[in-house]
Amino acid sequence: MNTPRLRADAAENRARIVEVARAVVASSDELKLNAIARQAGVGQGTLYRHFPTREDLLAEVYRHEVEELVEVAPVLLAEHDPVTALARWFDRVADYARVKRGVFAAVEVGVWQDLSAHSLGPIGDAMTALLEAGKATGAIRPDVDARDVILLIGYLTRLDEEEWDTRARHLLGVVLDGLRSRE
Amino acid sequence: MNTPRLRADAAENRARIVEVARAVVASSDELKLNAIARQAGVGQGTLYRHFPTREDLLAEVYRHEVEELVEVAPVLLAEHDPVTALARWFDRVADYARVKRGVFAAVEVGVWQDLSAHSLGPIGDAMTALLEAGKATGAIRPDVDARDVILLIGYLTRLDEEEWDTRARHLLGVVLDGLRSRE
DNA sequence: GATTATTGTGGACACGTGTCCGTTTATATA
DNA sequence: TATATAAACGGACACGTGTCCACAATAATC
Repeated sequence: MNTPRLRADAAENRARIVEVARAVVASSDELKLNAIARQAGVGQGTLYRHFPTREDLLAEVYRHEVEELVEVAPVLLAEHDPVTALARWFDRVADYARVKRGVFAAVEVGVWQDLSAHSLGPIGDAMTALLEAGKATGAIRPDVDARDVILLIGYLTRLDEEEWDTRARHLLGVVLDGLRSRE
Repeated sequence: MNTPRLRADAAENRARIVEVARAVVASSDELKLNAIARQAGVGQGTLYRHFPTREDLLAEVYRHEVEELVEVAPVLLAEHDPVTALARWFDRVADYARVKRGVFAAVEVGVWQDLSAHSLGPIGDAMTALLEAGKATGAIRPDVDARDVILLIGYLTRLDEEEWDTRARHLLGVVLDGLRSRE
C-alpha cells in the first residue's frame, strides 16, 4: 500500500534518516538538515529527495504524536459536547506544541498537503470531524473549515516560552469563541 | 531628540540603506539584506549595525504606512462604534498586508518592541485605543490586549495569494467575533 | 550470470544570513 | 592644524538551506 516500489537501499536510507532525526529532535528540539544527513551517513541530496521540505521530515518524525491527535478526536466527541471536545482537543495540541514546537509543523503540513486533492489527510479529517459535530448542533459557525483553524491557532508556533503561559491557553479560548455561532 | 549623537557619515549611510531598501521593496517586495548592502555601497556589518534584524529595516521602510495606520485609528473611532472601528481598522491592515507583506512585519515589530519597557510604541497604542474603546462599551472582552490581536491576525503573513481571497477577510471576522464579549 | 533501464546517491555548489574584528574616519580637544 | 579617541566601517568568514547532476547501485529481462 505504502510501498509503490521502493528500492531496498532507498528504504534503508530513509529509515536511517528518520531514526537519526528522531534522536536529534528528542534531545534538542532542533533540526539541522545537513547535520542529519551527515549523521545518517547520506548526502544532502538523498535527504532532500526523501523529504523535500523540513516540514515533510518533521511530519514523519512526529507521526506518532499526530496519530494520537487523530485518534483522540472521536473519543473526545463521544465524551463531550462538540465545543468542549474541540476545546479539549485544542488543549492537546497546545500540550504538544509547547514541548515540541515541531509537532505543530507536522500538524500543519498534515492539513495543508494535498491542497490540490480534496483530501485533507487524517489530521485534517479529525479536525473536520470536530468542526462538523459542532456545526450539526449549531454551536459552531458553519463557515469555517480545518484550514481556517490551523491558520488561527498557528500563533502557537510564534510564542516564546515566557509568553506561553499568559497567552497560549487564553487565546485558544478567544479563537474558540470566534468559531462559535453567535446566537 | 532622535539624534543622540550620530556621526555624519553614519547618518548618510543609514539614509542610503533605507532609500535603497525602499526602492527594492517597491519593485519586488523582496528584501535580500546582502544585496541591499551592496547596492547601498556599504558593508554587511554596517547594514546590520543600523538594523540588527530584517524586521527593524522593514519597520523603517514602511514607517509611513504604519504611521497612517496609527493616525486612522482615532478617526475610525470618531466615526463608528468601537467594534465597527476595529473591523475597519483590520481591513486597512489587511489591505496593506496583501500588497506588501512586509507591512505586517513592520506592524508586528512595532507592537513587540520594548517588551521589557511598558511602552508598546505608537502602533501598539493605536491598537490599544481601539480595544479599550470597545471594552468601555462592553462590546469587546476585557481580557485581550494589543499583543493578543497581533498574534491572532498574524496568520495574514502565512497566507498565499490564492488563499487570500477566500480566507483573509473571512478570518478577520472570526477573530473579531472572538474578541467580542459574549453576552 | 550478463545486460540494461531505471532508480537512487552524494557531495560540490550557489545563495542568503548574521557575526566578528582589524582598519578607517569623523569629531572633539588643544 | 595636529592629535587622540571613540564611533563607524566593511568584508571575510562560518553556517544552514536547497539544487543539481555525474555517477553508482539495484532489479528486471534475457
